[in-house]
Amino acid sequence: MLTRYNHSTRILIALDCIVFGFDGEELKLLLIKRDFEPERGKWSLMGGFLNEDEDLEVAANRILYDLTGLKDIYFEEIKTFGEINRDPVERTVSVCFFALINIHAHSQDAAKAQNAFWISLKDRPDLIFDHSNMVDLALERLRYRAALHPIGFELLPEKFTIPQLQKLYEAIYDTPLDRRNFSRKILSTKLLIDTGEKNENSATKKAILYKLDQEKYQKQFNAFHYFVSDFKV
Amino acid sequence: MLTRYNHSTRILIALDCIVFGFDGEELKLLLIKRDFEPERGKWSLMGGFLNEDEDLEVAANRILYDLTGLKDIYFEEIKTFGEINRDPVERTVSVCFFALINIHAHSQDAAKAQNAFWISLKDRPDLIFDHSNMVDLALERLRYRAALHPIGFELLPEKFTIPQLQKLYEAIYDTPLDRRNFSRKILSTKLLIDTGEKNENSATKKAILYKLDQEKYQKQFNAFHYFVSDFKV
DNA sequence: TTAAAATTGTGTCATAATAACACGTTTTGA
DNA sequence: TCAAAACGTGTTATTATGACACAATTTTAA
Repeated sequence: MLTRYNHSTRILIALDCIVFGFDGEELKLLLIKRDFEPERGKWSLMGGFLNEDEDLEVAANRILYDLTGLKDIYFEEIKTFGEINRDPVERTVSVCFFALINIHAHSQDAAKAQNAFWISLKDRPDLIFDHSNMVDLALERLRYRAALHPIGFELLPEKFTIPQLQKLYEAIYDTPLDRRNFSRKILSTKLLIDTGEKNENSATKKAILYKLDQEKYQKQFNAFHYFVSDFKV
Repeated sequence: MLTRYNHSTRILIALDCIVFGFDGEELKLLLIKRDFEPERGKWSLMGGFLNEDEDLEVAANRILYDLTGLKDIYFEEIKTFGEINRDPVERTVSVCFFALINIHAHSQDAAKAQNAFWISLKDRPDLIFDHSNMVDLALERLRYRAALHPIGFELLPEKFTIPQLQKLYEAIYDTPLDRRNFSRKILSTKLLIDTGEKNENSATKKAILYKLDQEKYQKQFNAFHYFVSDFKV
C-alpha cells in the first residue's frame, strides 16, 4: 500500500482574497499596507498560506476572520493562480476568491492589526505580484454574478432603501440606471420586505427602508436576474 | 532577503478534469478505468500532478493533450478542492476543471493509452475520492455557462444542423425544447453561417448544415443567452 | 406510382418583459 | 411659503417569449 505519492513536487498553497465594500457612493477594496516581508511598504491583498491540517474552505474563513472579525462572510472562489514565477520568493499557487461585506459591520481592531484600509476602486494602487490581475478578475466576476444573483445585498446594511440599492448597482456597473425601471424590477422579485420605517438620514423625502426576505433569498438565488446590458464585460 | 517562506507546508497539487462529449443523443464523460495505484480497477477522472517547472494552465493543457491528443481544447476551471482527507494517500489539493470536445475528433490511441472510455452521464459509475462531487459540480457549471455563452458548439463537429444543436441543449438540460422557438432563438443570434450543404445522413428531410461564425463567436461570447427556466439548478 | 410517416423550415398570435418617459408627493431650508 | 431635491408610482411603445399550425422534403412501403 502506498503512503505517499512519489516523483511529485509539493508546492506552497496560498489564499488571496479581494474584499469588496460599499460606502453608499463607491465600491471599495480592503487592502493591506504591508508592514512585513516580502514587499514591505507596498500594497497587497489579504492572504495567507494553507496549513497542513486545514481544509481549504476553512483557511479562507480563517483569513477573512483575521481581517474582519466576521464569520460566515459571503465569498466565492474565482480562480487558482499558478504561474511559475508569480511569487518571486518561492513557487506558490494561490487560490483567489472575493468576499462581500457590509463596510460598517467589521472589526476596526482586526483591520488595524492587519494594517488594512478601504480604498476606492478608482484610486487603487499597484499591488504586489499578480494581485492587480486578481482584482481585475474579481471585479469582472462580481459584475457577472451580481447580474444573475442577488448577492449585492451582502454589501448593504440589514435595512436599506431602494435608492441605496440602485447606487450600489450603479457603482458595480459604473453606469447610471433609470430610477423608475430599477425600482419596478427590484420590487418584482418580491425579495424585499417593507420594514415600515424610513431613512431618517435623508435631507429630502425619506425613502422606505426595506430588508431582505431571507427565505426567498435562498430559494430565488438562482432565479434572480438583473442584466445590465449583457454584463458590460 | 528571503529566498523561501518559512513555517509553511508544501502540499501536492493535482489537476482533475471532467471531459464532456456529445454523441448526438446523450452527454458523455471521458473516464479512466484505472490500471494503476491507488484504487486500481476503479473509475476516476483524468488527472495529474502539477510539476515544479510548469504553469498551472500549461499543466491542464498537458493533461488534456495526454488524454485526447488535442491542443487548444476549450476548458474552464471550476473549483479547487482542498479538504484535508480528500485523497487518502496523501494531502493533495486538486484544481478541477471541465473541458468540452468533439467526441469524434480526439485520438483513439491517446484514449487507449490512458484506458479512457466514453460513459453516458446517466450510466456513470461511482468514482474514486471526491471525483463524483467534481462531476456534479461540472454538470451544474456546464448548465450555467451554456445558458449564457455559446460554448455548446465546442461539443459539436464543425458543421452541424439546428436539430442537432437542439438535441445537445436537450441533453445538457435534460428537458424537451420547442423546435420552432429554439430555431428562432438560435438564428436570431446570427452566430450561424449557412454552409449551403445539407445533412445527407438523414432518413427524412435533410437539415441545413451550419457552421459557427468564429468572429462573432468571439465578440458575442458574453452577449449570448439561452435561458432554460433559470438554469434549472 | 403514390400515399403515409418522419422530419425540417417558417409563420402567427397572445402575453410578458423592457426601455423610455411624466407626474405628483415629501421634506428641508432659504 | 415656496423653491429645490429626492422619492414613489404610472403610462406607453417596443421587443422578447411561449404556445401552437401548416407546408415542404425525403424515404419507404403499399
